[in-house]
Amino acid sequence: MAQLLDGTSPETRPGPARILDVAELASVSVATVSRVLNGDSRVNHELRERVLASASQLGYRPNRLARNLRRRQMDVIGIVVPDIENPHFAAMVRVVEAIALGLGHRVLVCNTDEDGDRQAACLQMLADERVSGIVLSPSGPDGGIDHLRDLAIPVVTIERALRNGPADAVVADNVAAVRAATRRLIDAGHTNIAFVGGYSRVNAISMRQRGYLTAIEEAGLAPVLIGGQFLCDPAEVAVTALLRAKRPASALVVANNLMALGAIRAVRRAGLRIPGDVAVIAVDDPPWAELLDPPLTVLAQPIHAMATRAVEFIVRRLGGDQSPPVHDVFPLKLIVRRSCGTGHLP
Amino acid sequence: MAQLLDGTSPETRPGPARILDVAELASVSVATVSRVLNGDSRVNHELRERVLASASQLGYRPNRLARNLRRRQMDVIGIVVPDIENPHFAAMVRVVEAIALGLGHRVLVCNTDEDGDRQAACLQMLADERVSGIVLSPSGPDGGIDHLRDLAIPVVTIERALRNGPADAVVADNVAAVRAATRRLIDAGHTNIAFVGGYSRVNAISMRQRGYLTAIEEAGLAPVLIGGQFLCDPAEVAVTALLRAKRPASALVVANNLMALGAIRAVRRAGLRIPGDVAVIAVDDPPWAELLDPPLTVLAQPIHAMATRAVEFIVRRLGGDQSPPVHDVFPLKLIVRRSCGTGHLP
DNA sequence: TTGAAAGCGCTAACAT
DNA sequence: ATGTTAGCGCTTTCAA
Repeated sequence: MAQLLDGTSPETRPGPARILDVAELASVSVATVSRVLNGDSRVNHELRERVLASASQLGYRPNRLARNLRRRQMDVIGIVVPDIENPHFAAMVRVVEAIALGLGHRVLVCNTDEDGDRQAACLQMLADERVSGIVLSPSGPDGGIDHLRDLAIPVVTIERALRNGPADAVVADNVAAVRAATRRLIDAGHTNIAFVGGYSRVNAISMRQRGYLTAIEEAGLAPVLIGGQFLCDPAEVAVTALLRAKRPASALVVANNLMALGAIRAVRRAGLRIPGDVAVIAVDDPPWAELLDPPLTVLAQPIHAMATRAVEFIVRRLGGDQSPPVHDVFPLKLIVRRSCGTGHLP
Repeated sequence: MAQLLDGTSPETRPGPARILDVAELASVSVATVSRVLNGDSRVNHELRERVLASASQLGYRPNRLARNLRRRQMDVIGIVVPDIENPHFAAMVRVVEAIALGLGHRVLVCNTDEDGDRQAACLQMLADERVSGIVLSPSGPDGGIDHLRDLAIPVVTIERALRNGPADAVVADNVAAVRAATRRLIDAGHTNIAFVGGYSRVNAISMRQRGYLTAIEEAGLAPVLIGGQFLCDPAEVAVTALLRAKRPASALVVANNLMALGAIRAVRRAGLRIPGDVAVIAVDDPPWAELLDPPLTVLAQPIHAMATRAVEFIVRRLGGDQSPPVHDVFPLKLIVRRSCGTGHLP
């Protein structure tokens, strides 16, 4: 009798049609409408047709806000990255968005600026929103992960495993790759090789630093670590200072593409040439790497494959998989161009 | 008496604390808790303290899903861009995210791939989610805008004004800027200048094309329009074909940074030199433009200022402003580097 | 197979 | 100034 108690007819009622309006027009209950709309199979064919017709006649669109409350979940995947202007993370967001869309999910993006507090705030916010899952590219400490597990929100980290919050992780083999790249410079005769990175101990950059240090130590050389805050301009400043030192480096291992830009600019402005005066190898293979002069030798990350795998993990957990967290490791690929000055080596 | 009727004590109840739990612990009504949490001033100081203490003791976090339903709105700003991997749009998203965060809003990102149908789907989806506002960088026809106005969701377009759905717009002065840039090449003696762009008639690219055509026609030259689909690889293919033509162009006006990458690669692979064989001017000033060899002459868009203004429009409309839509025009800035071969001109 | 009805947790209109 | 209560629109038992 709800229909009759509702004094307003569908035509006069303002605003978007509700499920009740569809039910009335089709002369069925709201439960039946809901079943049809959610693909519940056990509903009479004729009723289904009536419901569908009414819904389309009214231009009915389910109110997701109500749906979310009832189901205690938004169909949204959160993605937390240090900086979406970094082409590396932009590619990640792109892949996650494309796949999420296919799963009927939206994507909420958060930038952390490599700030642990902001990361924690983002995670808290995404928890408050009851997102379905989170893809996290960690920067800073592992704040807030426990809270997410309490809410049964699956988290997958990309680029770095979490310490105290076991979660699936998709990581690149940074240590081995950077070690090999550094080794290559050493084999080419360089004895003063600097590493351009942040000073972070919490993300992929630190793994790259470890790879660099390993190679340097193995060769009995002295390490030179300089900052860069993961960004272009700070890296330029740091490299400029380095090049003015008494014994400037003859080779640079740069920990990401943004800092590579800054480092190269610094070398140019110092009037030095690449690779003649300074050899350069950088991590990340942005589209412009091969167009620089000289083309940049890089360690390319299979970012699309990694992001895809990350979403697969989320989907698996959403499907109820309770098995222990997995760490998937992807290899980096060395692409030798001219900036490292060792193109003639194997 | 609701407290007493609720048979479970706060300690035993599983899951996150609700507003009712806080109310019980503080011995006040849920309305008072809600008032405190929403900054309603007319609440007794002592009660406020009690509520705050209880909330913090329980680790209470408001359930946004319920809040959203009740308020019929998510505190979310949707941003619809053709391709977030394009540094231009990445910067836009970044700015919008930062400002939105300050306003207590989250950001939902959608890629359209320059596809009108996908854009319409994104808009519909954002409407379904009842986002607070939408920043749209249009590609394809203006599908779905009416619908958004029915729901009183403010929309601001960036880079292009909408035809049939009056909305605030933040646009760049593409026609004038590209016309001036083309004119520069003409004045330098070029008579065979090609425009590398898509064939779209619906977005900023078409305005740039118009600017090019205007300058070419004014000079009595023959226009050469080639495709590129706004992307790197297609542009490379198109430019490669162009350079193999009987009378290859001696100058290129490229409509965005992605296509510039492809165009430059094509010129290189054809064994030609910039600017000697082919002069190049491109729209957009990505960070790598000045590091190319030769550094790229560009038309830089004040993207940060534009994105900021876009959010300001949203905020203004959210504040109830009903005044007629505004179109704000931002000038593009010509940055002369060496790729255009006319550095000696004023 | 279908319908009635009970909430999901919050806000806000109304009552005190 | 504070409390009571009626929904927001939907999904999902439970009963028929």
